[in-house]
Amino acid sequence: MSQTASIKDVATHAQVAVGTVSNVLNYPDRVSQRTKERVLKSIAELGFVRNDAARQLRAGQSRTIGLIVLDVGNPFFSSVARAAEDAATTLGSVVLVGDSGQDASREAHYMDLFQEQRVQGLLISPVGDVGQRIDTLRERGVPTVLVDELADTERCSSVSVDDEEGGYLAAKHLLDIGRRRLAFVGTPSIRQVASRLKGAQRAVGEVSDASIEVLDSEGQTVLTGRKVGNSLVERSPEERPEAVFCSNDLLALGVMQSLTMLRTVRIPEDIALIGYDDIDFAISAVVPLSSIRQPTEALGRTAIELLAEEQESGGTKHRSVVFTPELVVRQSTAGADS
Amino acid sequence: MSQTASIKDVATHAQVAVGTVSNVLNYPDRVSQRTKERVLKSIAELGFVRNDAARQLRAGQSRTIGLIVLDVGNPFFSSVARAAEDAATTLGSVVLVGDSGQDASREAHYMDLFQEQRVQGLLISPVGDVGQRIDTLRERGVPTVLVDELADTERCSSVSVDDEEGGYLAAKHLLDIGRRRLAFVGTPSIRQVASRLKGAQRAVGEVSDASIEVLDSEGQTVLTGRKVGNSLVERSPEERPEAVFCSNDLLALGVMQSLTMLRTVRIPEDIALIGYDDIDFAISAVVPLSSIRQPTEALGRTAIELLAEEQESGGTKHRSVVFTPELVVRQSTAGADS
DNA sequence: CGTAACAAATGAAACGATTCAAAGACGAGT
DNA sequence: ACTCGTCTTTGAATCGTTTCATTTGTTACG
Repeated sequence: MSQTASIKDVATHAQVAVGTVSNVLNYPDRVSQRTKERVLKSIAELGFVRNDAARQLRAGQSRTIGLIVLDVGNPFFSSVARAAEDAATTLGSVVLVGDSGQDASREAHYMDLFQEQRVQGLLISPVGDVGQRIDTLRERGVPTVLVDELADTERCSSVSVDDEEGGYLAAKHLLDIGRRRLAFVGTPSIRQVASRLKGAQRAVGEVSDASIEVLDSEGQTVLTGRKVGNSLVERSPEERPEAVFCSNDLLALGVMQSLTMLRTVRIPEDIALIGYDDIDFAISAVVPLSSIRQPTEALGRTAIELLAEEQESGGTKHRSVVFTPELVVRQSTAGADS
Repeated sequence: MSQTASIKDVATHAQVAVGTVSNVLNYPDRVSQRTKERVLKSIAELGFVRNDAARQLRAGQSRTIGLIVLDVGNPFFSSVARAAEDAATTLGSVVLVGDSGQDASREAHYMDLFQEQRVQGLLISPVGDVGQRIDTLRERGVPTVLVDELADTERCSSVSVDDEEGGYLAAKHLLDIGRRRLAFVGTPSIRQVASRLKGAQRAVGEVSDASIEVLDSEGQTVLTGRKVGNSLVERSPEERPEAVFCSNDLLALGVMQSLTMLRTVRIPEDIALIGYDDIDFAISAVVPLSSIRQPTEALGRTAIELLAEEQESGGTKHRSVVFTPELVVRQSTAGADS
């Protein structure tokens, strides 16, 4: 019995027709008690396990939902993913997670893969311009929900957080504690980051003598943050910004590592620092990190809900849910005047 | 064209036989240049995408590898997962990640699921006693590699890190900096944790006046760590341990949050603190956290390699690779005498 | 002109489940 | 005894690929 038994083997062993075995599995009420017992016994004896590929093939659809995120190592995304998985489980579906690593070709790779798998639907936090591909997917009956990015409602549903508002909140806060020369650290080529920057710039625009400098981090990890931090340390004190707003907490923690490593720059006295996402680790940073909190569980859960709505409507009705982020003040931006 | 085109549709459109289309896809050399072009053109025009379910069904096996981890939110596991994914990609396979959340029933759920998917193999960081099930899987031709847990080599392969040694290193270090009353925080019901504790106890046993107290954290997250930390803060100073060894960095960071929140306990002066895993965030903690580093990339990569070996040998040859952990000293255990 | 050798294309069978129209079993009612 | 209705069971058809034994087409050579 080194090979897996098929439904046919079970049927033979239990001396019934294959249809009956299938019924035991899918519509137990249709089968008489006696036969059911006999079939179940055979299933146990042969160690029969359904072949999902055959099931899917016949059904024409899988019970699988694809999720493509920018970086699973980022607690923001792993939290969203987890919430999505939980929500999917209650619907009897499974979530496959793909990590694009902010690389458009890896993103495309996973989209191809998920298409081959005939996923029920796709949740994606896009890197490149995926509008075209999403249209194609919709035509083929694969609904898509954008995650962490506002969608054109004509096209598909989305769950997102108001990034511009978040950026505004962060910069406003830095200005409120008296800082004027701000720096923004991030990769503005990513749309969320660009929006956060835009919001920050709006806040800066409201204060006459304030300015904001953009430092492209070329990445969104602790490591790339550290590089930016090093470049800040190398500057002469007059040239350093008074406050730094990082487009996510990983970057902020990296910057913080650099700044605190060399003892010359103090946080928040010399440079106030704020991140984005409010990951669990923000609070336990060297200097507890101020941040912009995003409702990750709600994002993941809602994404699945919207996908279900899409499926029910046959991909015709789209809805966009936008959450509002929240400022969390900690020591890294404790008022210089306080 | 709202429905997905099948290989048959392509064949009709290109005016060839289905077998030819299949050959274009799988054995391009067998097909003449002219037909190939015609078929490829049809594929593009119809937007044909292979149906993986049908492929698998025919092949009898998927190109999928299952990975079950204890907690994807834990950077240790997400790092291992990432390394495994990368290694699998070079072999043309995909990794499905399941999160057992240290729950045996969720673990069983994912094992069932992966079996239905007919995965090529299974990588698992087990919660419960899975020996039995692994035997069954092997009989059915699904090789298994234990991850982060030493396996009985008669049974299956494994990649792990010497947890007892790691525990010994951690406790030895605490003793070396002069601490005598130690506490261990973790959930000893998990085998890795139990081994780390055992190693720590061995180190303590080598010093006559040293002792170690075990605090069951009932979980391995930042949150549960914070609870334990609170209970420590409530103790009178004489009753508090002089050093705390947490079975992972998440717990340690949680403990650190509690201890530093209330300003009454200083790290490392009053309580020295060491974690385990050396996640990226350890270095950027309030007090940079000492830890035991595990080679996560090597774990993930080797797991895939061993799986490949198992497949080649038909599941007969097993091998266990054990890595050695490394002590990383940071400020949270900076010598009190220094 | 015949045929051997090789290349290219064909299409039926198989994978393992689900579905569904049809057949079978059984009892109740007349 | 016959019919009707209900409950169970049957087994062929189907999903979309891949495989492989055959057939068809082409070229080279005697």
